[in-house]
Amino acid sequence: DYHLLYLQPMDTKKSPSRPTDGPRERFAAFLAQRGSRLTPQRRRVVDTFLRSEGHLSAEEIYLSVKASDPRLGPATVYRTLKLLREAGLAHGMSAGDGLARYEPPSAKGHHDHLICTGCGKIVEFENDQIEALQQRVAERHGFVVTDHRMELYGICGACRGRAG
Amino acid sequence: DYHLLYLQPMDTKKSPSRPTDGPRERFAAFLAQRGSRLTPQRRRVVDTFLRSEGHLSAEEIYLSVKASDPRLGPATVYRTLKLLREAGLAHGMSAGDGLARYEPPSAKGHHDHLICTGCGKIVEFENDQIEALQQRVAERHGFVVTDHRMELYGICGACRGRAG
DNA sequence: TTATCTGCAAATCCTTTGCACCTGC
DNA sequence: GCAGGTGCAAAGGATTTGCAGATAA
Repeated sequence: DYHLLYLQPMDTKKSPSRPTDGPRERFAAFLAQRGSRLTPQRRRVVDTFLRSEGHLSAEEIYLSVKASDPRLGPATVYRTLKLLREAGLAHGMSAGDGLARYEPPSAKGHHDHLICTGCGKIVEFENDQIEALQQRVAERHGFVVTDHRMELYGICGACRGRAG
Repeated sequence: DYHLLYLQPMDTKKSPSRPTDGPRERFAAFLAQRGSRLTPQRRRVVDTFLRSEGHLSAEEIYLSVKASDPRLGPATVYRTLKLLREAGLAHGMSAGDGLARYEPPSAKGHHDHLICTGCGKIVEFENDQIEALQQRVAERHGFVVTDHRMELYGICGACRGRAG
């Protein structure tokens, strides 16, 4: 999801968003480049989002942000989330409820999810073998994969102990 | 997703939904068993759904059904889709738009999706190695997987030729 | 300065629900 | 017959949009 980033020339002068920059800098650069502004509201949404554990729905982000600034409305949150998606900084996921949920780019890199349908617990995992196989499958069908999503639904050990 | 089916005893007498039955019979049995009715409207929704190529959204199913019976409203379609899900006959998937989409149980068995973000084309694939790895990952985290969803987003060969 | 953003409220979209009238079993 | 279903219309919940006033660059 950050391919574009790594494709850009690595000159040291005037490189507004080198791979070593953090997500906040990347977002600032993204906004600047398209002539958009970094407002206090956007800063607040982005900070809340980046500080989160991930898996937050738009509404949860809104509620969290609203706590520190009651005047900030849902429209601004949704608009900022859209920008974050366009900037490649917010990654969509689904937890089985109907809500769109977002994850910040994690230091751990890409990962997928195990979701317990009993208690809602979400466990992150990564598996290079699966990723490699996905690439191979896509190639076989002539696709270049830019993104993917994988969610495994099941019952966690605790829930099985409790009920089954 | 048909686990329950295969777990039921295989006695020949009074087996209302043997694995050899088709989805229509399975749905009829499901309804009977819970004291629900098989109405003409439900039959129409189920037939439309089963005849589809899959990947239809609730609204698309509604529009399709409405064409043959203009009095049939969205409420009935949504209610029937819910029943189909409960019966294990409709499988949810996402194509990246915000819409819930459903697939009928395919003769080909379980599969996942490659989705072209250029033209919207959806290619189905199955890969036993990936499935096996998913099971292993889940076990490692103490989960028993009941379902999963995997979607690979990318650009298909045709779209690359056309634009990039 | 001025194009862009914000907050508000209204609008939209998809989905669910309440209810009076039907109908499969 | 009657529990359960249908259609309609209204309600719901999440997200988007129009617009007048505010503001980052």
